[in-house]
Amino acid sequence: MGTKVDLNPVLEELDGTSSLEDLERIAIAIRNKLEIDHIIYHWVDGAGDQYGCTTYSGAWEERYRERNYHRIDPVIIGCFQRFHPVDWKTLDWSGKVSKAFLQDALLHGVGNQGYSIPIRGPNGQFALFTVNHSCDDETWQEFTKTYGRDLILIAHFFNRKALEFESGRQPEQSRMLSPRELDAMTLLALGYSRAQVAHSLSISEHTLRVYIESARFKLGALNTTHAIATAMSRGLIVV
Amino acid sequence: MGTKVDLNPVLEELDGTSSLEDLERIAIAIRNKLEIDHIIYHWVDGAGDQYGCTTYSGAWEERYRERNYHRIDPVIIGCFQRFHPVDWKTLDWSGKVSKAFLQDALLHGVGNQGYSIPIRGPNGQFALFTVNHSCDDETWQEFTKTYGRDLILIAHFFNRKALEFESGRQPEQSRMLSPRELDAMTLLALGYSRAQVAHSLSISEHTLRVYIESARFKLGALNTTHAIATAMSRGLIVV
DNA sequence: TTTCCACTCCCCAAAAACAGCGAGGCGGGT
DNA sequence: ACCCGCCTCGCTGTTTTTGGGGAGTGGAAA
Repeated sequence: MGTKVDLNPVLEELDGTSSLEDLERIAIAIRNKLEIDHIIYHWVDGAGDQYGCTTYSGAWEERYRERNYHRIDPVIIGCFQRFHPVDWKTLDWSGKVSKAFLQDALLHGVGNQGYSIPIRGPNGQFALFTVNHSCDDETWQEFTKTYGRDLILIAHFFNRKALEFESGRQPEQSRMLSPRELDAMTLLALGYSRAQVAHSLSISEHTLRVYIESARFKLGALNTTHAIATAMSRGLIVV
Repeated sequence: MGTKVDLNPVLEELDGTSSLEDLERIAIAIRNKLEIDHIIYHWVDGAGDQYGCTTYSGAWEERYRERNYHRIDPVIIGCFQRFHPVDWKTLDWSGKVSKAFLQDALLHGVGNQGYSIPIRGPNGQFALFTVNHSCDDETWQEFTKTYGRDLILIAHFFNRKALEFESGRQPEQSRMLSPRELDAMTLLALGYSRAQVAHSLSISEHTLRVYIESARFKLGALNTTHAIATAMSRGLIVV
């Protein structure tokens, strides 16, 4: 962690990577180059991790998944609402569960310092790229200041590759809702009742219902609320 | 556009910027440094542009807004579904409206070459950073290859600043839903009916209703769907 | 200690959503 | 020319959700 390491070769390599194993190998290479404890890229999802590549211990990974820590992890909660990279120190660690979680993490080999970069892709995809280390605050600040921009780029490339590799599982094309359907979804998400939406769009409520139904069908949603949630998480509508 | 220009000073300056005018000034500076025709950062929204800073002619900007081009612009449509930066050549310009739009753009001083970087922030925010020029394909490919990474970083910083400036409108405190309420919201967002949610949480449906009501109240939502949408856009629940 | 808040349960009538059946016009692409 | 998707409107009936009430526990904070 002394003088600044040139990470351009890593980016070159990342750019040409075409397999998941390569990605993990590169992650470890970066960790070693930067002389830090851990480096984590993981793709977050409501249900749990979809994909990730981490240098944490297997025990911690498993525990994290088992206990559904992604729902209370202050790093995820915090990053989800921000755009900038986030130093773990600036997060909200008050609260009983947060403290317990932190304790548990430290016990499982997670370093006390962390720097996480939120990354977002199409369809509401959300991922985190994190570097983690054990050291004092000053050293860490120096580190993040030095490598901040490189880390943004690395995060970007990691996510690019992850999306490439995982693109097979979502053949669902977005942008498949018609303009009227999008209007309907948007207004519903804003809290209007069907009658109000119909009035807003100057159409009959019956017509509106057709839109909602077809949108629900297209999105594979079970009910209106689900359709709204799906549309939002796919980034089709913005509220 | 000859030898590569060092853009680090620009990034430094961007980082310290604290006003909108600075941002526009920097945009022009970058354009001049790179010796290209145009540079555009704009924030896209369901309704229209919320904020932007461009070097296009005022006439084109106005025409774009007036005609609601953001709903048919192949650059926006295309970038919205991707993560990588996009060269305009790789977009789908077939289709009658697309061609007409392109014609119109060229007539208003837009260059034939473009390179757009999609950027996404919290709450479904979506922005585009674009560089535009008039030249042949080879020159352009050279340019994008040379400056690709710098452009990603610049795009990132532009968006960071834009979010900072525009953040005033959402000072709402989050994280005020109780665990049970979050559970309820999450399951509802996944499409379960109240009966199913109640069963999942092993509580009576009546109790569940209390949660939904109190969550709705806390979020200031008009109905359940609105509550889900609000909770999602605040990042309280992830689906 | 008292006061708050989260959690649990209950009733009821009205509104909304769901699920199914129709119809016709308009525009674009094969 | 045709088909397909989008937009618009109509009807009926069942199921679910909603928005008001009220009431009691336990734990945590003030």
